[in-house]
Amino acid sequence: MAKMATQTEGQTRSAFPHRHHNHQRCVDQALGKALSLCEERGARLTSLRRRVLELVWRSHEPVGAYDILEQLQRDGHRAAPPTVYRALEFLRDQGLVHRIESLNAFVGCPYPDESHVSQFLICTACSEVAEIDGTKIRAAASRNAAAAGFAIDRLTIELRGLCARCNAHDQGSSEPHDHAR
Amino acid sequence: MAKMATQTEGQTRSAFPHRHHNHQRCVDQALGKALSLCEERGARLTSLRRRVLELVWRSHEPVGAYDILEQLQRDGHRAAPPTVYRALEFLRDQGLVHRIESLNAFVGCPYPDESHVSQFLICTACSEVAEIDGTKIRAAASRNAAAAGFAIDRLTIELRGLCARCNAHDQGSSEPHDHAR
DNA sequence: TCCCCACTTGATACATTATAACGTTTCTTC
DNA sequence: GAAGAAACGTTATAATGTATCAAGTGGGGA
Ligand SMILES: [Zn+2]
Ligand SMILES: [Zn+2]
Ligand SMILES: [Zn+2]
Ligand SMILES: [Zn+2]
Repeated sequence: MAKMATQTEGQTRSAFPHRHHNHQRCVDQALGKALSLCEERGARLTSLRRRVLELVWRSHEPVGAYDILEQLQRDGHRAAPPTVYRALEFLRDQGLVHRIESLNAFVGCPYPDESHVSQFLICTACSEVAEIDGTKIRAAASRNAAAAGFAIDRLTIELRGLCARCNAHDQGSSEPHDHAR
Repeated sequence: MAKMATQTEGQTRSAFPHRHHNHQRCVDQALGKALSLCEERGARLTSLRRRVLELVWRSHEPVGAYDILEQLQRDGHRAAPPTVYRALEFLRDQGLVHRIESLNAFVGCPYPDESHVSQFLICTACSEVAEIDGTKIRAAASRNAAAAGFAIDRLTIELRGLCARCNAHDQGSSEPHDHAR
């Protein structure tokens, strides 16, 4: 199992991206990886699917299917719920997008080209989600599950709490901080 | 943090209950604990809430809010969605019921009187769910999260796969097994 | 070239899950 | 018993997700 990258070229990657990071770079990188992965696999990254992937990557906050739908419609696209859900299904199958179960929402995967175990950190203050490596958790889960004779297919690991930034603000003052939307 | 019990009086407790276990005992025990806990806390376990708890405990499969609603209505109760959701909110606040995020469904907690970290094993063949102790997972999760400066509030740990029983059946033959509904 | 076939998308309708808002009843406390 | 809080009933609506069938698209192969 490949180890998840902790850097992207020139830009240090902590779990949560910097507040003023160059997000266009995140988007470009995600689309670039998607393109080459789909090519490699013979999967058809159509313009619609590509557009949905872009919309999922508009930020590091999970996005609802109906938000995506609304954006598509603003683009002038004749879209209905199945349009979005089908595109999301494709993207999930390709490992380009994850679903956050506890939010009924979707987020882009920064590591689609690496086999990995997802662990999501969900900040309840700023709504951003970071995906980190959950290999150790999988090991612990496997031990527990094996003791019960349970054969694991898939894991859902989602943590709610405060990201470092929001946590610092909360302790420093009771003022609301502005990076929340 | 208390260690989760692995036995109930006279009845060995593996993660998944035995196929022909005395489920009435599960129900009685759950209701008994609920009663004493609520008493102790000054929380009002009204007849409606108690009835909803019973319905959640009808089996070891997670139950949807609208299934509960339907049952209440069959009982002759004038109920609407908020009736059920409010009761479930109370029961969750008291730790008597958990929500399985990946299923949008609810399951009774066997350990409401013990502080614990829930890890759910969800069998995709028979739909039963077992709750086991996730303390070790919490430790792994905490280490990961701490490295990111993330302050954990709550964990969601849900595993999909096959319980020991269903796994054995799958390997022994390709016949469908009858404990699935 | 043209047809066939698989895949993708459009379009309509519907199913499932959850909450907002407001009035009424019930319980507790004084 | 009156006042206030909590629980519940009731109606309406929001939010999320699917089933179904028709129409478009794009490559191989006759
Ligand atoms: Zn970014
Ligand atoms: Zn934050
Ligand atoms: Zn039982
Ligand atoms: Zn099973």
